[in-house]
Amino acid sequence: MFDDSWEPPAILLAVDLVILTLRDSRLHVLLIERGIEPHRGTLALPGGFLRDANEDIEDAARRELNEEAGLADVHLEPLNVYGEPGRDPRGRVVSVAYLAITPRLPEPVAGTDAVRACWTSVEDALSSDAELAFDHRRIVADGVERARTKLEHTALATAFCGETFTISELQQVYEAVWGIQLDPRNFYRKVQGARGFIVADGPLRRTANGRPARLFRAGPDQVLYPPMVRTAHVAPQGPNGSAN
Amino acid sequence: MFDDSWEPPAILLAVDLVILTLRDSRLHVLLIERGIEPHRGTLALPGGFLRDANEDIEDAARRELNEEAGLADVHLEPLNVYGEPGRDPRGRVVSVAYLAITPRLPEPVAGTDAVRACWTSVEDALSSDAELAFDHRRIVADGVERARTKLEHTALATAFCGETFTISELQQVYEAVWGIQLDPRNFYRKVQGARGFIVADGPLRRTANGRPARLFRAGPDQVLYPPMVRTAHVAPQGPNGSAN
DNA sequence: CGAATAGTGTCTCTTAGACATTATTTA
DNA sequence: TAAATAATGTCTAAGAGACACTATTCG
Repeated sequence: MFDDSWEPPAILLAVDLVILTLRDSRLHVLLIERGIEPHRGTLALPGGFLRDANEDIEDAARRELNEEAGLADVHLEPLNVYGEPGRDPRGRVVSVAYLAITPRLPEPVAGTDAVRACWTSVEDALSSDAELAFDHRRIVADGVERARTKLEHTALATAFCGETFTISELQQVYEAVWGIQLDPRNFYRKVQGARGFIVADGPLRRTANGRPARLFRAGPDQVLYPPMVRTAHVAPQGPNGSAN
Repeated sequence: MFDDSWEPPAILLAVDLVILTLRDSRLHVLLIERGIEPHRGTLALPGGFLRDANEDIEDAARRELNEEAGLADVHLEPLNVYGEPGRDPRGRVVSVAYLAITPRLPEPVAGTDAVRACWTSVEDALSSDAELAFDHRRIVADGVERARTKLEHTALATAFCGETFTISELQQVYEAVWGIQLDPRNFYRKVQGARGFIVADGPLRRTANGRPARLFRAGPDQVLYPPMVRTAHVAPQGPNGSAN
């Protein structure tokens, strides 16, 4: 059964990054225009090969995050492995995808390596019109789905916000990622009831009009109890059905 | 920034399998005694390298499952990637771990490749006494944790059972994996309330005494609604506290 | 019949969701 | 003051957990 001369095949290992953020109350993913073959000129996820055989995989992900998107210190977690034979014409490439979550950034970041980096709404990126390199559409879809479910059971939502945030800002995160409307009053109760999720930090007046909102920061706990269950709450109806 | 002569490093790709089953109402994992270096003689997960550069990763997992454990047609799902430099002395080995769930098997399976294959209770495998090769203890722990949470939201529990099963058998799955006792009457209600989870199949009388139980088989849906939430139900107290 | 297990019904308390109300700011 | 947003309170219906009860088998 064994051939003594047999040796395991060599593989190329890549990392790909699904970097999500919120822009204009909608979920966006960072895409770059590829500067080299294959798929030169088409949109793709930031990523690349391991630099050397001793580089840690997550370190490589952070390095690419920095090189191609100029980002550091973001929430990063393993998403999945994509290794189907034939997914990359350069040979047998196995890619480890990571999910990265960042707060809203001031301007579209300019990568150093990639030709062009741009935030694309997840809706657009997943629409059948958009062309994405390799199997990156699938990876984006998996990343979004992961974010959706993690929002229910973990404090991931705070990773979309800055250091401090108001409760309605946090609500916007949930609404954008889940794609549904939530009742602000019930959201308030729920979010406060989840122990260790958020802690108060001092008031602020930000908006032009209206009562100023309290500021919070991420609490100590990552797993939420009770969880933020995503049931079929419908948008609260205004008295005038015509608006919006 | 780029060196034109640079080439991405080659790595070795392996698969490892966390195969879980139920024996004597306890969760067990399949371990093999390694027949070759490194870690010759110590316990490890079944697994191995990709056979060639064109083999699909999940196919490789199924092949190893068959070669080392004599199993086919089991529930299989990707668990995680383990690629820390130095985890394998043979070089840079990145391992894709899969989680496999099987019904109770008649006898301890004998592998063709491995020296010896044996079912080990998860409790024993994770105890600090047991020595596991590489980072396999961590992988086992991750697999068990995955099974625990998937039991809540998916129909995974039926994969531990045979083609048909009684509701109390299904309850034993939940009790073993979660490590808690459940109230049979509430379990009944819940499991029946989860749409598409199980469907009736015809009666049976199996046990020596007691009313015969209805038989069920796995239903059409994989995601459970409502989910089987795992809260802190305590074991039902008999009227006589001394028993058991 | 009694023992043992299967299955159903009922009660209570918690909580999710709907929605009214009060509070605090700017213009 | 009006407009706007923040925060709290109340009601109701659904669901979780506790547990009594009925049903069906074997000996």
